Amino acid sequence: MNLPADHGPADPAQPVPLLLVLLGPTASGKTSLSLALAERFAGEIVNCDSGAMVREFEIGTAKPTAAERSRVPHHLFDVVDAAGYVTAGEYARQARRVLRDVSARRRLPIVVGGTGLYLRALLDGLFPGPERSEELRSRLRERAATRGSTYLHRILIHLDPVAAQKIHANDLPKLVRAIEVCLSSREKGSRQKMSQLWQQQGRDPLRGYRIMRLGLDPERQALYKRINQRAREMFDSGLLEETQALLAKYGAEARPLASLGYKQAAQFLRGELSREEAVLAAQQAHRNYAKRQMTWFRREPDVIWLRSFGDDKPLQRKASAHVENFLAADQRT
RNA sequence: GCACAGGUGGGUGAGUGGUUAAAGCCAACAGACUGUAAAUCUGUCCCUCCUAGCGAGGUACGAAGGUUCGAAUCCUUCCCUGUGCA
Repeated sequence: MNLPADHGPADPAQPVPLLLVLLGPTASGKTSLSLALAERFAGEIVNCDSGAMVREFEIGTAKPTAAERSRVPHHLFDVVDAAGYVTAGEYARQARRVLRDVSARRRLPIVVGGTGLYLRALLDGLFPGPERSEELRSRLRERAATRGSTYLHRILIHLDPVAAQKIHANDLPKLVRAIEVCLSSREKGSRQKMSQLWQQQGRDPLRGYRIMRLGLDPERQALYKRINQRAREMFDSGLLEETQALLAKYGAEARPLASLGYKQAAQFLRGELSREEAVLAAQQAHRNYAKRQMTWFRREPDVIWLRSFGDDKPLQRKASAHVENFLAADQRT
């Protein structure tokens, strides 16, 4: 906090603003490390976690607490309600806006999160594809429900054989999106295919920032253990009550209620699982999720990996040292 | 102690004489991912070897024997587990 936050705004005369990205699987301690770094380097935290964007979902999303949020500015938490949703494109737009603001204030933006797709949308950008079309989607889903997803795959083979080869016949959401892209561009007469969009390099990357990525990668077994503890604590500290209230307010169909922890809590409330079974299932779901996150992040370029938890003090010192180098390198420019 | 029901790969659970190294599901591990992503999907999954294949060999369905050209599957004994009766 005493450092002169000399990583200025997007002014041609000024050095390029810096962006710190902190990624890692669930329960790896991102919140803790992000707070430490934000306090030390005059930073502001920009959420990159789909679940944490939803209002009223507190316990199960492991958002930073009110106390933690009062220590340093936090952005993009609690921006939609359970009835709404945030697409990757929408996230990227909002996050970029926040980034500019933070940089303009000469503070260090720290993007923190575990949603790989959102991060990619923010940093690399999405191709200029059409937005989702609700009625087309529900029509396609209906077809898939009666005739199987293979039916959609056959449609895609006609529309875009290259894409059809890359998307598995069982992967309903991706088939739907690909068909959506092909059809809606056809309506506009452009006849753009999904596979052509894939080929476009660079898409719409975030420009004007020097980016440093820090990744948390604690030892797998230790991570799983921590996930188990945390999932159980969620149940012990009110997840069931929270879920019940959300269920009453938004109904069972609200998408976030199908997410990690909430899904299992709802199953218990409906009597489908015992409480203990629900806890175990939630733990399992979190572990599986963490693994998928790591699969995604391993592909992320130029990550400085730190092999421990974010609340680990030695790790925090190491992370700080990296950030210091990063800032210093910038001043030399 | 008697009577039933069982003992299958990390788990669950099919299979009841032969194309069975043994379905399916789960876990584990690896991978993909371009607009609801905390979603969705894919691959591997007994061991060893290689020319890496719908390849070769070796182990394997509680244990030991037996029947059979051939057994996870049939018979015998034994050891465990659950339930019922004592």
